[in-house]
Amino acid sequence: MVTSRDVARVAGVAQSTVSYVLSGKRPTSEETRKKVEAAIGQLTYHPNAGARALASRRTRVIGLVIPFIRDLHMNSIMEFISVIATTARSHDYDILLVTEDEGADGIRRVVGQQICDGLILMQVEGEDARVPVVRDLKVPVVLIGIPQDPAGLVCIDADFEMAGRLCVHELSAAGHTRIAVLGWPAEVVKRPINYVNRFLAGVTRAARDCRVGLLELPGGTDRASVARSVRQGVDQTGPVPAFIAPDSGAQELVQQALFSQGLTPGVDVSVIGSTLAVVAERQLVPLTTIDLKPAAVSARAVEILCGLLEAAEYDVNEVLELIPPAIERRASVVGT
Amino acid sequence: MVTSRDVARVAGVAQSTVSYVLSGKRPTSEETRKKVEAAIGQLTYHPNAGARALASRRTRVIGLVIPFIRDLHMNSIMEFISVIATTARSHDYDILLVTEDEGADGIRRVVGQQICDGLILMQVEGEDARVPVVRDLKVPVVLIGIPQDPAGLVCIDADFEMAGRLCVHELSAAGHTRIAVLGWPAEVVKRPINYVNRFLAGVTRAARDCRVGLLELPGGTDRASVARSVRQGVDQTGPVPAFIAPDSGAQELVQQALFSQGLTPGVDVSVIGSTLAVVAERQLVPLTTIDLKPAAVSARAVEILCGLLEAAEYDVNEVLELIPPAIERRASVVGT
DNA sequence: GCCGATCATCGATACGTATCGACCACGCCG
DNA sequence: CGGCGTGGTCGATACGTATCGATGATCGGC
Repeated sequence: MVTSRDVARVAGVAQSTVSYVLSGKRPTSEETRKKVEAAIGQLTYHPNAGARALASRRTRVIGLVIPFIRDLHMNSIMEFISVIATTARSHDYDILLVTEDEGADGIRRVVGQQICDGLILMQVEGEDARVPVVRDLKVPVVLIGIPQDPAGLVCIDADFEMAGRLCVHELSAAGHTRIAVLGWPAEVVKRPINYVNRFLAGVTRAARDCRVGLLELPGGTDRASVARSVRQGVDQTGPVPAFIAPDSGAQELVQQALFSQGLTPGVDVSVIGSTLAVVAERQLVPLTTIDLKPAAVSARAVEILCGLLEAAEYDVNEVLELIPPAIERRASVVGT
Repeated sequence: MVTSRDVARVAGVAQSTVSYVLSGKRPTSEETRKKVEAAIGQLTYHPNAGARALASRRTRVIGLVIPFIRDLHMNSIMEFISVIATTARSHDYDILLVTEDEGADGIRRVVGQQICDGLILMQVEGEDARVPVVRDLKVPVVLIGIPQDPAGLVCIDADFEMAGRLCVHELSAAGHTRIAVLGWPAEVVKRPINYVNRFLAGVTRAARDCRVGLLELPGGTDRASVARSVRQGVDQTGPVPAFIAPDSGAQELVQQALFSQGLTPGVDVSVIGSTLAVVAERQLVPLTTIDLKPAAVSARAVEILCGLLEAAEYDVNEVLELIPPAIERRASVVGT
């Protein structure tokens, strides 16, 4: 194994000089720097992470607490993870996975053992068991998602309220005056997942502003219940029905239900959904969606955490940052 | 910060004794052990990972090299990652993510810096740029997937050859004598992804054994090309057509194409696919599938790697282990 | 031509754990 | 009863890096 002492010997300097060349925490002559860099290249030296962590009390590792696998949202989860890992690397941090099935102990463990310098929590819900644990942790933590009580926490999420407004404005602009909102399945609504309420609040507010009528319908994951809600929506929203169906798991089912009623999105019915672009484009009719910008949210979470980590003292200022979504117009909305 | 020295002081023993109680590498009296454990609990001591790694030259971390996001296989990727992380934890290892966009350097970096003790490579393809890099690494590496030349490597994968045979046997047993095989999209076939060839080899061999005719058709990711191949298959495989459609990305498209031809899987056409159970059950007709057991494959990869890590000397015996898949009968196969 | 200041470098030490050799107190066997 | 092995513990040291204080060299100002 090659150590900084070996590098120092080859370069003809002291070990501490090698360290200063690498960190730049003290001025170094051009000449010395070149000799050291040459030696590093020649020996293919890699600083030992354990020793570095021990001496500097920094690991340059971020713990990422990933949620259980519960449904088929998993493709978007993978996008989150991937972007987080890449962004972290661009700040010279690595990502350590912390699975939620270890529960609170897992979080306490990685922080206690000082395996990582900070944490990112994915998919934080309204009442999240992890929140009380991280609240009085002595390392910086960034939450993706907004818990019921975000006091003193650093949170980031998509702006679901704005997403709701965008949907209504788009349909209103297309001439619709009565809109059916196909909610989330009951098991999602029951756990207080904040974003559901925020989305609906945005929808409601925009509906009032635009003088548009709303019809809230229950969502579901199975064909039958989606079909039932769709039928109800078609009956009650006028000659050219309009749907907002934000649950990314139900996109196919909604379109199938409409087709079996003899309706074609973009022709005699309007639909706005929310899912990844690749999924939206694969639908029978390419779906107009709200892009919640998961990549931007995850990248920003990493940026914020890295900022806190570099700051000499992480004064835990409360942060609540919302990333504005954008509408992606495809072919599923029709003007009336 | 609480150190083992603090624990020792509280327990009234030497620091080394604390270490031995924790590792069990030397015998300890019942009494001492209790005192130490009490002190650990009282102080909530967590051994410092960096110091541990430095002294023991082991990090108890496994590097997981995850592939690019290229298609919508991502839900299965997430399943892999999740199972790998959980299984690793059950062996007291943590998982560090290594994204492939760092390329070969990323692998060399984590090994060089001794951030991890070993590696798992996901989604290894026939000609994989990572394989030459890991081949002469001095740490144990387990590949998920089989490269073109697996000599000297430790590989594990689903038994795609057997999967192919299972498909043919099932359809043959149902009375089909001519079977259409809907392949993978051209871009998948072009990169030599071994499992494609292995699957087709299994299909071919079983077809010969069962005296069944085969019709190989091009796959695709878009509606049009899938529809074209399906139409061709329907025309050329007899009164009750039979399809094998292993590409998990095309399951919906195949069913939709059949429906639009007026055919219902399980009634007047047979289809066998391969995808996650949750996806199979969501189809219009619940799909009979080959379960490639991704969870078993990933768990086994971790087990093997942990075995190599615990072994005093990792003599790099070549390993090639295939996990047998299973058929999951649902409703998409009809007897003739 | 001498003195303080600045720059570049060196030597020494600390970080917290694992592990080796040494040590003591037993008990067992001859 | 003496010596030998063994179970249980301690003290000391090594692991590789970061960082502090000290040292020597160089330079400008008077």
